[in-house]
Parts: sequence; C-alpha cells; structure tokens
Amino acid sequence: MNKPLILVVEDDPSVRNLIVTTLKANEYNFVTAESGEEGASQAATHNPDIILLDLGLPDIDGVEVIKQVRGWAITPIIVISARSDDSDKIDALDAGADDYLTKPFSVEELLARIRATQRRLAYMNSASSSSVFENGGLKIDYAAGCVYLDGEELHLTSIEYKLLCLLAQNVGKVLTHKFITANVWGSSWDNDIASLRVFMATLRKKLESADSERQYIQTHIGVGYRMVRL
Amino acid sequence: MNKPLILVVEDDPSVRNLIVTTLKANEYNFVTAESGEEGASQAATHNPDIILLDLGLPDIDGVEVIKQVRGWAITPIIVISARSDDSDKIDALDAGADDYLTKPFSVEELLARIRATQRRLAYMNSASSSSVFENGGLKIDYAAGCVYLDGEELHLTSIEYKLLCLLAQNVGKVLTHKFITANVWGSSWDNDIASLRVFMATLRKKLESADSERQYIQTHIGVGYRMVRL
DNA sequence: GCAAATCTTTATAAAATCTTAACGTCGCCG
DNA sequence: CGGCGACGTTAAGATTTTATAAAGATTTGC
Repeated sequence: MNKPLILVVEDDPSVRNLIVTTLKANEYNFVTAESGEEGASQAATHNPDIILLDLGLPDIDGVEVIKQVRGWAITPIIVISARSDDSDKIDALDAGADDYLTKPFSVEELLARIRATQRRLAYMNSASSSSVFENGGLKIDYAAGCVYLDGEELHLTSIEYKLLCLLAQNVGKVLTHKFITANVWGSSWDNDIASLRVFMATLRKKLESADSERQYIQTHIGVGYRMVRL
Repeated sequence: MNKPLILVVEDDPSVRNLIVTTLKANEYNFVTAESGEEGASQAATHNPDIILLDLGLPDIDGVEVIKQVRGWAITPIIVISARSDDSDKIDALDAGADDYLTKPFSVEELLARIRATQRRLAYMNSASSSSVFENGGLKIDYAAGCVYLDGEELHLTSIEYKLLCLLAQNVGKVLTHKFITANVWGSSWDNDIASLRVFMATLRKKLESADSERQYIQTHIGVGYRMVRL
C-alpha cells in the first residue's frame, strides 16, 4: 500500500505544527485545513485515508464537520479536542467519529491510534480487492494463497510458494543465498543452499513449462537469484 | 441486523457487573469471562461481534490475549484498563486493539464507542452479506441452516456445517489448519487437526458422492484446505 | 437407561514433499 | 589442456503429511 494521506483540520498553528511534524517524521502524506469549511472541502477534494479533526474550530462546530463529511464518505475520523466532557465525546462519536483523543495528547498515542485505524482500513480493502502481484503471465494472490500462470492455476508446495513470494516481493532485486535461506527456512544453515538450488530448478520448471521464451528467474553467479520484471 | 453479541473479559466483579448491567439496559447480548484464558476460548466459541477487554487479568496479560485472538479473528477489541500510561496504550493498540479506554470510564462514553464500532461493522457487513451461498451445485441457506447439493437436501452434523460455512465464506482462499480449528472448535488444540482430517473426509464424501467429477475441497499440504470456486 | 447419532482417537497405508548425494555442464585460469 | 568452482539436473531415500477405516467415547433423543 502507498503511504496514507491524512487530512489535519486544526486552527491552532502550534498544535497543527506538532501534528504535521509528527506525521512527516513518520512518513505520512498530509494536507491541512484551518477551519471547518476548509476541512470539509479538503476532505472532498483530496479524499484522504484518515481525518484528524479538532472540535474547537473558528467557524462551524467540529461535530457539524463530522456530519457533513459522513453525508457522503466513511473516511475514518479521529477527533482531537480540548473538550473532555463525556457529552462532547458522545456527541462526536455518535455524529460519526471513529475515535476521540483529548488534549493534551501524546503523539505516540496518536500514532498508535492512526496505526490501528490503518490496520482496519487495510483489512477492509483486502476483503474487497485482495492484494495481488502480477508480472508477465504470473499472478500471485496473497490473500488466497494461490498462484496463476497465464490464467491457469499453478500448484506449488509451501516452500516453493514462500520462495516465489520472496522473489516477487523483491522484483528486480538480487537476493543473496543467505537472505533467501534465512527467510524461507528459519536460520541460515549452510547446507540449505544445495536444497535451494533444487527448489529453484523445480520452480523454474513450473514457471517456464508453458512458454520457454520467458525467463522469470535469473541467477547471479556467486551471489544469488533475482526475479526480472517483465 | 440482530443484537450484537459482546464478550466482556474482566476479573473485577464490580466492574464486570457495571458493564454487564449497562449492556443489558441497552439491549446488547453478552457473554463474560473472568480470565485471559477463558476470554480467548470464549472468543473462539461464541465468535462475538465486539470484545471488551480488561488488561489487568489474573492469569495472562491482556496484550497476550489480544495477540492470541488476532491470530485468527479480526473482531473489534476495545480495551478497558486502569493503566493510563502511554506505553500501555500503544502496546495494546499495536498488538491489535481497536480502542482504549482508561478507568474510571463513563458508561455513556463506553456505549458511544461501542456504537461507533458497530457502525463500522455494519458497513463492513453490508458489503458482503447475503443469506444464501451458491457454488456449483452447492447451496447453503444460512438463515435456514440448510445445505443443498444439486437440489437435494444434504444432512450435515453441526461441526460439518460450521466447517462448510467457514470454507464457503472464504471461497478461493486457503485456510490454515490453525484458522479452521480455532474457528470451529474453541482454541487451537493441536490434536484437533486429526479430527479436522476426519471431518474433511466425511464432508468430501457427502459433497462428492453424487458427482465424482467436481472437487469442492482442495487440500494444500502442510498448510490447510480451500474451497474452489466452480 | 437404551439406542442412535455424533464426535474423538488411534492405527496404517498411501501420497506428497523434502533432503541428500551423485553426476554433468559451463566458464575461468594457470 | 586439465583442474577447479559454481551451478543445474536428476533420482533415490528419508521424512512428513494426509486419507481412510475402524474402534472407543460421548452426547442426544426418546
């Protein structure tokens, strides 16, 4: 997945700065808004993955922003507010907020809650569109745990599958013997390189049986193997 | 949707009572557990919609319970804990918790957070919930709890039925032994894999007796089983 | 409490997979 | 040219995993 885009709606420049700095340091993309109106419009134009929303905005009330956004999107909204009354929390949550953090808050906690939200998002996406890898006629459906070659299902043993995934997840990169054996078997037992060669042979046979033109796996003598991007 | 089932894992009887009374007053169904072990096994057997989890349990640490449950389920977990340190919150959230409430908490806020969680669940379910499943000559009527094969009703025992539903709800996906046993039986007791094999054999016999051509269930050696989409 | 149905356990043969070792090829270098 | 090292290929044996039957244990219905 790409870096998530986070919309920060906060009028206080110092708080906004704190949040933005934190996000930047953790490699999130972000856009900011300084008022409720601007927040709602930014949400519409940028379609962010997550919204961080302050309730005490200069123009419209934060709860109104939540309702407005919820009118057409289910983007997760994490409220960050100075109001710590129960009634404020309840109003915001019932309006459609997903989480509520009271100021002063710990940036670490904010990040953890963002991660939790992200996790849920990732699951929801994977349910509808399972993550697949494609390269030439090769297709790996990670969620289903199946591999297809030119549409035909390919039967792989569990080690072969792990090996192929490892290569696929590093397409174009040369992987050393040590790296591969360490990842497929537990520890890097030296003698496994012989096994690795055998598995590479069977994998190649399976991948290149249909069409001998294409070569998915390349060997780099003295170093390791590499899947080429077709 | 039916009333959601909520699992309450809390050792302190007074707190447990407060929560349960609140849930009851708001027409939720619930089950309770007084320890981490019990909580994990209740989660497996009852498959609740939401889990409320205290971290300070008498046996295993709450974070361990989270990890255990997350091994096979994505059930939303709301942590309710006396520990208010940031690090505790972060650990719990990163282990897989969805929300974190510190004691003493307001029951109204708890209810609001449950509602927020429910809202998300409802959205996720609405995407993929129909009352009947069809695949090839196989038909499962979830509402009626009946299974048909080429129009003929098929008599299945309750475990066989659970197993078939699990496979059906994940058509095309390879399900690990651990995942299956955890979902059909309680926790993943190692020896259940032997039982699983026997049930798979009987299920297959029933499904493939009529027409030996079609193979609904595929075994992935060393991994698990998978229902193929026909 | 009995009989039938269901579930669990155990045993064994068959199948699939993994490891190991042997042998052949290729390119390199003295 | 011949030895050396790295790799590919093959096949046999060891190991693991699975299907299936059948017996014992448990639950359910009556």
